[in-house]
Amino acid sequence: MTSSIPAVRDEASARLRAAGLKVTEPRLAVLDAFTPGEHLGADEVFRRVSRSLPTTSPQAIYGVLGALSGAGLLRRIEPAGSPALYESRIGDNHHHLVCSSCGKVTDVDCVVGEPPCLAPSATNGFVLHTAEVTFWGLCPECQPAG
Amino acid sequence: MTSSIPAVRDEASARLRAAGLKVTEPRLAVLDAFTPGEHLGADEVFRRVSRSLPTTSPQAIYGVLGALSGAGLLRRIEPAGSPALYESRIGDNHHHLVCSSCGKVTDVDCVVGEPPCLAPSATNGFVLHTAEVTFWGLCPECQPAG
DNA sequence: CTCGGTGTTTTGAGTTATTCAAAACAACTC
DNA sequence: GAGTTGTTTTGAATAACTCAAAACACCGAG
Repeated sequence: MTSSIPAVRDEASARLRAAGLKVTEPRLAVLDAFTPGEHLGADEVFRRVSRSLPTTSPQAIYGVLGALSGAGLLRRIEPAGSPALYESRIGDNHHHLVCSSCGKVTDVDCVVGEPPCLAPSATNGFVLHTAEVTFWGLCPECQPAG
Repeated sequence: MTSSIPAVRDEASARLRAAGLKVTEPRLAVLDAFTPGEHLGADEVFRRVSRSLPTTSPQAIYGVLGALSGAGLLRRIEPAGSPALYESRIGDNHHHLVCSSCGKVTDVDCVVGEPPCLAPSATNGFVLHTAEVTFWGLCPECQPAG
């Protein structure tokens, strides 16, 4: 019952409506499944949503996640070798740190200095809209193991 | 027969040996399939290798690509929404520009200024080894269409 | 408050990219 | 030239999605 108090549901409903999406139980439940800083795969979202909405199907989760990330209410990332992950931190174009051993993902704010990573040395005629930065390394837990 | 002249095969053999890998026809054929600047998926590599080595199986291609990228003779990238791609440009940690419409990939040298993207604002206890930058945009061909 | 249209979700099946395992085979070593 | 070990073949299985049709529910109009 962490965040199922009416206020957050109302707020979530308003955000869905503002995005032009209908307000439905599965969508509210998916939004509710995310805690700040978490990066969840479709399977984990399904698991969590199932607790409050046992009749939900995995396909519904895929649909909801697609709709929410399409509407900008969720951000989708896809680190190499991992299934797609979703997070609730949106709006800023923050970066990610991924553990190459266990796959753990954490957020990092934009790199030092300006947002330099938005300017490649040559655009080859492309019109850019996003720069995505992923840092790879070993998380504290995986460091002893190498 | 573009690059099947003995010299390049000898060079490729030497690189395989230096990496501690046995020299085999499928491996030479895979290395030979890459032209500088190309980013090929396993299916395309299989198609090309099949021309000179018709008995090769797709699974062999997966095995070879895994061995070669593991040994650092090929670099593997995995843009979101795309199957894994491989390229022969290695050693420098260059970046990529991906067309969000057609998926076309081109190389870009490191961003303006220093290699700033190697320093996130906080490492959260991670020990970093790579920074991966992907720029998303529309390639010249896809720009009219939006 | 009820009805209807349209957007969602369910149900069920199919696809793509990839991995696993065992047996046949081929490089390199001695 | 024979053996050992790493590769490739053959065959099957898996994970993560996507597609399509039918059942359903949200919400604006009346």
